[in-house]
Amino acid sequence: MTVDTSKRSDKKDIKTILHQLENDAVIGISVDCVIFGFDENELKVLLIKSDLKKFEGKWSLLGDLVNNHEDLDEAAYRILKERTGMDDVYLEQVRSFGELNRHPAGRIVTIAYCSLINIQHHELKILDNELHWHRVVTLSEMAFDHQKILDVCHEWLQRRIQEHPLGFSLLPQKFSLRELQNLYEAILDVKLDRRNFRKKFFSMELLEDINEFETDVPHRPGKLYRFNYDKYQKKERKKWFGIDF
Amino acid sequence: MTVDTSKRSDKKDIKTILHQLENDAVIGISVDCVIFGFDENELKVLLIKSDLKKFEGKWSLLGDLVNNHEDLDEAAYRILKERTGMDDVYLEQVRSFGELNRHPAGRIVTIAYCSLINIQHHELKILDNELHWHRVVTLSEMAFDHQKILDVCHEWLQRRIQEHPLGFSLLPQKFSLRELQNLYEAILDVKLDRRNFRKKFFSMELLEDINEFETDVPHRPGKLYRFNYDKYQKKERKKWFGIDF
DNA sequence: GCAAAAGTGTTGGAAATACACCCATGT
DNA sequence: ACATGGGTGTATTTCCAACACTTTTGC
Repeated sequence: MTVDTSKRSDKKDIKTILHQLENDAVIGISVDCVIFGFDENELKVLLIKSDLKKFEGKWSLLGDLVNNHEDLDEAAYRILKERTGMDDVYLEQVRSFGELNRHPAGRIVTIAYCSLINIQHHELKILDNELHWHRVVTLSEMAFDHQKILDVCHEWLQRRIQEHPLGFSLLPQKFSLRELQNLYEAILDVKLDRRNFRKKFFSMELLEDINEFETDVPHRPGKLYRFNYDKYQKKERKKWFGIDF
Repeated sequence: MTVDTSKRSDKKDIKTILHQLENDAVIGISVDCVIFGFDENELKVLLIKSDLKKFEGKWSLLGDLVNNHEDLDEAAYRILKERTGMDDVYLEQVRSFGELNRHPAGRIVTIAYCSLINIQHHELKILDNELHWHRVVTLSEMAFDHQKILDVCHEWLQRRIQEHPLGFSLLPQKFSLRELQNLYEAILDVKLDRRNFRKKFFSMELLEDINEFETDVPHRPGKLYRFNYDKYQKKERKKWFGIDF
């Protein structure tokens, strides 16, 4: 059980590494998916009720062990596919969590992935599961360290939607500016000025006016837009943002 | 070897998980440290020559397997301690890399940590090791997927020093504004206006003028400053940065 | 015609940028 | 005295924030 950890792994021969893997370094790896959706002007997350006695009645993220023949990303996509039936969704690794006693079955390090999907398009696939879209803001007391993971992913999302066009994955392909603003306001928990918000997005010139309008609204219908991913891809990224802390 | 992956891990009982861990999910976890330093106005990274035949002559990051009784962060700190003798350095997890064939000894997922240290203060400890500070810009062809890991960490650093006061960890406690600017220019690969750079940092009011001056410089000595971490800690973080992508 | 949200411009202040000269020190 | 980098101020521009009224539709 004792291993000479003063040696660099790179200096060990492969046999030594294998031996260590079988003894001192038996750790499971799981992936936990934080699947965000947006509905009724609120940020939602897809959860399941935990069955483990220890966490009875608590909510849990969607996770599974990573098999040794699959990539980490693959594992995340597999889980998403199993839950929502979709495989063309936004998915990104956020970070890993490896506290010693985070899992009752033993030492399991988990890698958190964040996924953004449009709830409307995926509703059918998850109806007969024991899955629930849960409001993010009113959540607490989850199973494992999942509350912590969710918090980290939520902060990650808040940061991320300001610098990358992720938000659109949470909306239908065609959306109104009001919907887009509601999304930002909900995720960031801020109030924004409508005119400045519009100005901002129009000046980016990444929204395509498709000359369609909302229907079935009890007021003047808003214009619908589509996000132009191609144009966005072609923009060059700046590496200088300005020092500010 | 076949496992019913359609079941959620949360729905499996603990015995099933353990069984799976012993068979289908045997994956090693390692930590790789990207240890950055700053010297001669250049960003450096601490590397070792790989001994594995497969990677003969190539450079490798400092990594080791994570033992099952240690936290991920602990493992990273252990490696740092072993290499540099320091344990009060800046260290942060960046992300994990889990491609199937990234390691010749089998399936090993690695978690990359970024560390920033002041080369001068740590020089003695690493003299008699087979370690080398290597310029980041001229590096290529590393062992494993370490080039990729380094690239990701470098980008992470570029982003990070603009929004958090990490950079100071790369400098002596007392530094001149010129040194600070050189640091930013080297890491970001940009040219900055000296006056505006000063204005920026002075307006943050986080630099303490300690009324000392450079010595042994062949020109007018510059004032030395210290970064005031306490004051920084007390500042409240903003969550709204402005949409821009 | 009324309720409800869509759509639209201007202005003032703050911050970022661009830019050039004198100063202190070592040799 | 001279070479080297330290130190400083101002004018311009750009970006962000604040703010109110008219328009269109459904009921």
